[in-house]
Amino acid sequence: MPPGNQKVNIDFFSKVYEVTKLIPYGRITSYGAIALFLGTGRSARMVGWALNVCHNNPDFIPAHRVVNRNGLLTGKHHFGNSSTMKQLLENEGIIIEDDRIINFREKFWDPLTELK
DNA sequence: ATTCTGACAGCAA
DNA sequence: TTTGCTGCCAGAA
Repeated sequence: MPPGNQKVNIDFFSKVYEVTKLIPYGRITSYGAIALFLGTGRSARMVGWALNVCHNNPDFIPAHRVVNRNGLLTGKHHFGNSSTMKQLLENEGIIIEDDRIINFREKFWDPLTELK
């Protein structure tokens, strides 16, 4: 196959959902990590966009386990209540202070490493 | 077809 | 260290 880029955008959203659903309980990952795993690399924004419309997917998407690389809960506003995401994460053992995950590195789950 | 936007990430000041 | 600008890809208007 040529080094050129194939059309991976067809199931891009599905892939995002798939990977997101594979995130273990009590673990978290970042948009960039998922984007990197999908091969798009620098299209981390698309991961967020995909999760933004994750309501189209009938399955439950643990989008609360996906944060930005700073461990900041940037998408908390999309969970109805701003405290929903924080509560969900805290319920899974994630320590959050000022919308930021304290034990981010400890609970980080990299699909590239874990899923390979 | 063109333009704008977005739940990001990287790099420069 | 924090702040701000730029690049990135896909979808909506």
